[in-house]
Amino acid sequence: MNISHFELLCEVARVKSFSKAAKLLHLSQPAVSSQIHSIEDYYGAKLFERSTSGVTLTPVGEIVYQYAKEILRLHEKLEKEIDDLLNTENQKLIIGASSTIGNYAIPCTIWTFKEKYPCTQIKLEVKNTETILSMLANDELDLALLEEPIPKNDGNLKKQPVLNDELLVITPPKKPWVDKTSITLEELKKAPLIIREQGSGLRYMFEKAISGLNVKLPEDFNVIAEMGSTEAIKSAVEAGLGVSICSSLAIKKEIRSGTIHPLRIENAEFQVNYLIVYKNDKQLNNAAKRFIRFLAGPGKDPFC
Amino acid sequence: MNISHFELLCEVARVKSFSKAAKLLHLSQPAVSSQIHSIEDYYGAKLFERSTSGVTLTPVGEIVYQYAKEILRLHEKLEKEIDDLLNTENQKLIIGASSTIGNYAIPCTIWTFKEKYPCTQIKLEVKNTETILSMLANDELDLALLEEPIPKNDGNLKKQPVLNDELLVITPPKKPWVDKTSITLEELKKAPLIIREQGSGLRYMFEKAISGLNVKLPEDFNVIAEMGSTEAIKSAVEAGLGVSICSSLAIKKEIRSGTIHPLRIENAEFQVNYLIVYKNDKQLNNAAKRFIRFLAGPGKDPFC
DNA sequence: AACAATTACGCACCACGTAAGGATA
DNA sequence: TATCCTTACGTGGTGCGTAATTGTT
Repeated sequence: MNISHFELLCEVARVKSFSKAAKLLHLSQPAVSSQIHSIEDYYGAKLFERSTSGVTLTPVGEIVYQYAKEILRLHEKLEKEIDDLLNTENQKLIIGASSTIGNYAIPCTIWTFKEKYPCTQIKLEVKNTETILSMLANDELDLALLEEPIPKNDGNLKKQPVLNDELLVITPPKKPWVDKTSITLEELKKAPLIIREQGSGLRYMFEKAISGLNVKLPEDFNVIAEMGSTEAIKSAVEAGLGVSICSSLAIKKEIRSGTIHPLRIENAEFQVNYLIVYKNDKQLNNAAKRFIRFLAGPGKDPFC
Repeated sequence: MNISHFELLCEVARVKSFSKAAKLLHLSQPAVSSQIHSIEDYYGAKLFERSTSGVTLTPVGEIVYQYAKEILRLHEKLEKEIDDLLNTENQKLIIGASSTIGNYAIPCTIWTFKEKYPCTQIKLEVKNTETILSMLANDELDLALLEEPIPKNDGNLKKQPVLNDELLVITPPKKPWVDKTSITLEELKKAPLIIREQGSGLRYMFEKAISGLNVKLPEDFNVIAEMGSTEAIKSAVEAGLGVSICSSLAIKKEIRSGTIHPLRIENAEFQVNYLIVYKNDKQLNNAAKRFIRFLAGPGKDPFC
């Protein structure tokens, strides 16, 4: 039994479903199933009653759940106490992030993290993916937050999924877009398209995604502009100049206020997997390790 | 971090030595060293100050130690609560043991175990190794306690070391033995020797040990009797009829009272490794799992 | 020299993901 | 059929023991 077993158990008990817990913990569903089985095996008792609509704790499971929460609480307290005792060198953390995650997801994460570990000093660098990768290689960063796939990954990088998001086509809230909820790839190829610059993770991801469909950027599209920032692109789309592609994370506010109209691409999965990435051989300091556990671990979504 | 990490850490902190903790936990010393290193890595802080005369806790280590003890205490309480809730089927345990361990080590162990887990119903079968093995094969036993090496082990048995002891030559407390503290193999070959019957684990072990020295039983020895019980042999030796071989466990009392004189064999290591053995494919019940952890795990020696 | 911890290395096991399988509404 | 959990299987990472090394008294 280890701490992450307890975390997994608590997460499953909380959401009453193996598959939901798997998503939240960035694990496959069979992995969760197998973990729970081995916990049950360890204690020699069934902990969850399985049904078609999820799982519920058995009486024994309830006991284990209560203790697991208590043990986790203790352990968290332990880590905080260690935190207070460590020298400040261990508390500095430089994180790099690509635009989308750096601008729209991480700021709030850092805030939540600092609430939990107030001693940590975090510096955030938001650049495009290529730049972040070279900074990581030069040890200018402890950790990076990037999107999959990672270009030119020579195997010296360790990665861990932390967040799943969806790539959407963003359009002005007017005809012909505003009546649709989705768009075909053919329609998109003809639409006035604004894209990010070379070296941007979003662009790389989009290129990768469409290359599987035998379509190429920029030649197969009607590219009307190339811009170096998501905010610039959003402004252009809001102004009705064209359409673009971005992560749903980046347009939460605009969707709510109705200034941007999002569309799904038909018959295609444009999932974005955000990863926390670090050098395989690098000795991570305490703050970095904790930050990784904070993001990849359980609990309510650390992104906002 | 898992429960056994905490156990290991507490054991090391308690005895202030990697090597001593390794012995107590039935692990190699490098294994303990590596575990401690990974715990230190996990918390991002050095927990032990190493010196030539063992190790001491650092301030951070002291904190982790305190929490580890608390977590272990909680976890033990959890297991006890589960224990109370389980049905009685899970609480029955049939243990088989070969003579030495069955007669001299286990009775006290069972007593200690039942103090901790009063619901458990334990039945103990003491037979010779061969018989115990066949009972295990026929599912007449949950667990067996035997000495290494195990004859005819077809790989279907899982084993775990639980106790190390030393094989001694036992002699009457009179001339020519009483002045010596050790004996050569040549002297032993000429001495009037009493041995256990075929099928006895002790005999098998002794045969294995001397076969490495190109000596065979019974032809190379002066065997004057073969007996089916250690007690009978001890009585014979006490009566001055001859010498024999047995585990130091079995003659603690006699050494103390001076009725038997033990000798080491020169230039030879006669270590006995006692193992807990069970069928690889068998689903162990709760009591069995707990008993294994109780014996193999940390804490003060469960044998008396 | 003796003792304690570390490093190196090979092996076995375990946790994971992918893919296929069963059960239930 | 859709959803959820389980089973099967191949793979990579980790923990282990053995043996050699370092370091201190």
